[in-house]
Amino acid sequence: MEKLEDIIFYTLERAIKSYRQYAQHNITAAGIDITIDQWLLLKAIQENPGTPQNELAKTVFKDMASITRMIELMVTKGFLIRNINSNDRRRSLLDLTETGLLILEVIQPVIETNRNTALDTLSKDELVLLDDLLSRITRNTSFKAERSGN
Amino acid sequence: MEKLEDIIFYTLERAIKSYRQYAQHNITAAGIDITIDQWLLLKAIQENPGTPQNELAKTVFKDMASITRMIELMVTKGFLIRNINSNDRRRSLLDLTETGLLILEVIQPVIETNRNTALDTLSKDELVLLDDLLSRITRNTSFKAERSGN
DNA sequence: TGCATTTAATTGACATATCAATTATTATTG
DNA sequence: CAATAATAATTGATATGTCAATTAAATGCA
Repeated sequence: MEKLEDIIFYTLERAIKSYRQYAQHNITAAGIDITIDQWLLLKAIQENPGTPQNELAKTVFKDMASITRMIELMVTKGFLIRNINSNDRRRSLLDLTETGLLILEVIQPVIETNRNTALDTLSKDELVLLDDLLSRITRNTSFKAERSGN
Repeated sequence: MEKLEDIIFYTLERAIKSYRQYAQHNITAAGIDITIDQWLLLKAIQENPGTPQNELAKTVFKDMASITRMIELMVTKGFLIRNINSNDRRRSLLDLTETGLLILEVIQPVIETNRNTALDTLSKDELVLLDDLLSRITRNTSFKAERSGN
């Protein structure tokens, strides 16, 4: 815990946790009853209609078990409707309800404000660089030809 | 989900998740029965003897409830011993067991290899920059004079 | 000293992460 | 076509994250 190389992952964890807390706080304060993770999944479903859950899992960097439970929750909350895909009865067909669509609308400005605040003072160039550095870490730590599921 | 500003937090999440999975995989593969979170907390206890749990929570970016449960677990696992601080009976006194110390020793090379792999091709300058960018995000999203606990 | 306040830690409830096992359905192939 | 393999999703178990409520002890103050 002395040299920079040793703490860069703490800095990473700290940044993401700080952002998440901040963002969630503002969402809740705006009277919107949704978690950031639920929002992300809901948005992914909206943007990729008909996508099976295993694809959604990859899109939002989660595993299938989490997706199943989150969808369940959002069906209960009235954000989603789940039907069975008649072409492949193993799959489900997910659609946003009116409520789900409305939530996405009202949350959008909050999300944008959160991002702008979080990234305030970071220039376009710096964002490009940050994206590149993080992507390299991802590449360096991605499992290749292993049967490890992900 | 189009512009860079919109996806930087996905890149962030992806990097941290990728690293965590990779690191945990290697630890488990080395036959070491500890999670990354437990390791971090164990190390924090070792490096800050006598520190109360609320301080530990800040150090490892977690909340007190998580710390309580993780300590409980590590006591059960035989990594830690918990005693009551006689100066202030609300606090506990945490000490690593022989097993706890041994774990930290055997895990150290694995941790270092993980970091080196993850940060491969990132120069010293880039690490400094990454640290700076992430710290700025943290600053931008840190709650100031609010009574929000953290 | 006595009571209210603060503080440290725990506990409960629920959301999410991860892994393993299971179920239902579809695809393969002998 | 029947047995087997592969795939999509669910479920169970356990770890962690977050918030709220509670407990126990210490502190402040009248």
